[in-house]
Amino acid sequence: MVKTVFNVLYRRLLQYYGPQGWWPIRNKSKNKGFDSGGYHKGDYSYPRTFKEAFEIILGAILTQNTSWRNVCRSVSNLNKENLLSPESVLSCCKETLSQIIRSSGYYNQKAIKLREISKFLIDKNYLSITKPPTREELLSVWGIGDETADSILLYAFKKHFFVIDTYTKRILFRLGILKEDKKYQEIQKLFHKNINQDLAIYNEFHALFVRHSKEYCMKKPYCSDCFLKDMCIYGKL
DNA sequence: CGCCAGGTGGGAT
DNA sequence: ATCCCACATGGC
Repeated sequence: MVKTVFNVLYRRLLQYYGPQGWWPIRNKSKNKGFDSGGYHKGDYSYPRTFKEAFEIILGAILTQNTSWRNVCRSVSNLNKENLLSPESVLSCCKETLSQIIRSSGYYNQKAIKLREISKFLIDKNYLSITKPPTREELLSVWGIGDETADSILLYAFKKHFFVIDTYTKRILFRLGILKEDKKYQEIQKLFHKNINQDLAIYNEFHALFVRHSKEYCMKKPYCSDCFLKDMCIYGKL
């Protein structure tokens, strides 16, 4: 039963790694770089102001196919330049914006994406954490795909959308739960049907997949030391 | 040096 | 629908 496997998997990941404290956000008090924990502790780092939600939205776009480390600099730069609001992003010239987010890669495309989401939020008047856009509306914005939309809905607006990324697919495939060619919506449905409708679990489970993909289940995995090898079929073929 | 990183959109088939 | 590619920096 998939439900049982998910339950066991979640518990074991959480026990091994502990809470990941997503979404990571600038640590104001320390004023240096990023800190995955320590921000809104016990509240899974959910934003309390629209500015914080917008920071998450920007980060979700900037981290597309890009390491989080590279995104941190960009978001810090955006903060330094007072660009953590849709209005200020739009008022910034495109070339300047590109350079500010340079470290995230794809900076020309991403500068456009940041402007597009900013324009969307202003046009539709989605400028409060209690007034989220729909998934369909987000997907209609140029530069927002399935994963980014769900990241925004879950981590910025506390809506129940499970985030599927390449890591999630890879781990589930290696565990023998999924076939390789499953599509985003199908995988998401699998989670929605088989785990509790609990924000903390949606939040944490995805973050734990990312963590596990970095520690053990990378492209070239360290199966021999992996604490999940007893329930995994990968490498035993 | 090569490979990878919390994807997406566009164009050809 | 599905495959293929451009997009680009920084760490290891």
